Amino acid sequence: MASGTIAFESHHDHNQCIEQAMDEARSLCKARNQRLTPIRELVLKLVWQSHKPLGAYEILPALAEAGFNSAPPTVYRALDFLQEQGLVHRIALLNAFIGCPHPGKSHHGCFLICRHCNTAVEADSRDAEALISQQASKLGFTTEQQSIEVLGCCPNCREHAEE
Amino acid sequence: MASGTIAFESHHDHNQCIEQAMDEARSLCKARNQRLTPIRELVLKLVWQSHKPLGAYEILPALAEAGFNSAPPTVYRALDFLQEQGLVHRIALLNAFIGCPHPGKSHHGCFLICRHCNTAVEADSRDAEALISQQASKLGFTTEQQSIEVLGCCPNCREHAEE
DNA sequence: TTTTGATTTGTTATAGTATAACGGAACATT
DNA sequence: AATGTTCCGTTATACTATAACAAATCAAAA
Ligand SMILES: [Zn+2]
Ligand SMILES: [Zn+2]
Ligand SMILES: [Zn+2]
Ligand SMILES: [Zn+2]
Repeated sequence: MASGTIAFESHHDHNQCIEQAMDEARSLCKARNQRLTPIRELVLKLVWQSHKPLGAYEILPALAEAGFNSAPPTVYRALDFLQEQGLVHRIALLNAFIGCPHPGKSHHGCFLICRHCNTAVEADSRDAEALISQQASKLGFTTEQQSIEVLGCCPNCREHAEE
Repeated sequence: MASGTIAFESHHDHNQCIEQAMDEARSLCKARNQRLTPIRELVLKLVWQSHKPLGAYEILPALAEAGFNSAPPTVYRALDFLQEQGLVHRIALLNAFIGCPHPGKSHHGCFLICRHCNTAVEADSRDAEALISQQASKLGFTTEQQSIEVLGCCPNCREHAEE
C-alpha cells in the first residue's frame, strides 16, 4: 500500500499529502468528539510540511508567526493531543515528530529513516511485531507497545549518491 | 540462551552478572588494544549495578564519590566509548543505558522493557530484523541499523500484580 | 631516556529536549 | 446566566547532551 511509501517518490504531489492528512484529522476528531483546535490543527499542518521528522522546537517559531503563544508547553500539548489521537508519531531516535499517513486504522508501523535526506516512512511491521511478541512471550514477557526504528538509505539517496 | 533472560529471574546471583561483564569487557578491550581506563571501568560497573537502564546523570554522583571529576562530558565520553566497544547499549525510549550481556559477538538484539519494575532484557531479534530489512528492501530502502524496543510487563511483575 | 604525538581527562559554558505549576480564557452544558 | 470542564498563556525549571579548549596522561619513537 503506497500511502506510506509515497514519501520515497521524490516528485509526488505533497500538497495532496497535506490536504488528505488534514481532512482525515478533521473527520477523525469530529467522529471521536475531540476538539481539533486552531493550534492543534496548525501544529499538525506544520508537521506535515514534509516527510522529515520535525523537532518540537522547530515548530515554535511558526506558531509565533501565526500569532499564537509560542512557549514549549504550547507545542508539546498539541503534540501530546495529536499523538493520543494517533495523528502523529514520535521518533525516539531523533526526538522528533512525524505525521501518521493512515490514522484511525489501528496499525503496526515501523519507521524507515534515511540518514542522508532525513525522510522517514512508516512501513507496515505487523509480521515483525507478531514475531517479536511471540518470542517475548516465550520469556514470559507481555508486549504492550513496540517501537521499531530503522536507519539506512532511501532509494532516492542511493540513486543520487552511488558509492 | 539464558545470558540475556537471566534478568527476569528475580533471585539470580547478580554479582556474577557483574563479574562476568567486567571480565569480558577487560579481555575484549585487551584483545582490541583499547584502553579500559578507570573511569570507563567504573561507569561500566555502575551501569551493571542492575538490569534497569541507567540515566547518564544517575552515574555522575557515583563518579564524584569515587573521586573523579563529575561533569557530564566525563560520563558521556565513557558511555560513548563503551557503546563503540559494544559493551553498553542506549535505550532511546528511556534516554538510558544498559550493559550488553554478550558483547563481542555481533548480535541483533531488541529490548524488552518492563513498565512496572523497569527491568530491561536484551533478547535476540535476528529473525525479526531480517524480516524488516527484507520488507524495507522491497521499498528500495537499505537498512543499516535497527532499534527495536518493546514496552510491556515482565514475568515477575505479572505474577506479583495479577489484575 | 627523553622527546614527541596521540589519547584521555578536567573544566566551563551552552545547546537541546521536555515538564511542572498555576491562573485565566474559552467552551459546552445546564 | 451559571457552572464545570477543557484548553491556553506564562513563568520557571528539570532533564539530556555536546562544544570548545586547556591540562594531564600515555605509548611509541628517537
Ligand atoms: Zn508527501
Ligand atoms: Zn534519502
Ligand atoms: Zn544480573
Ligand atoms: Zn517487571
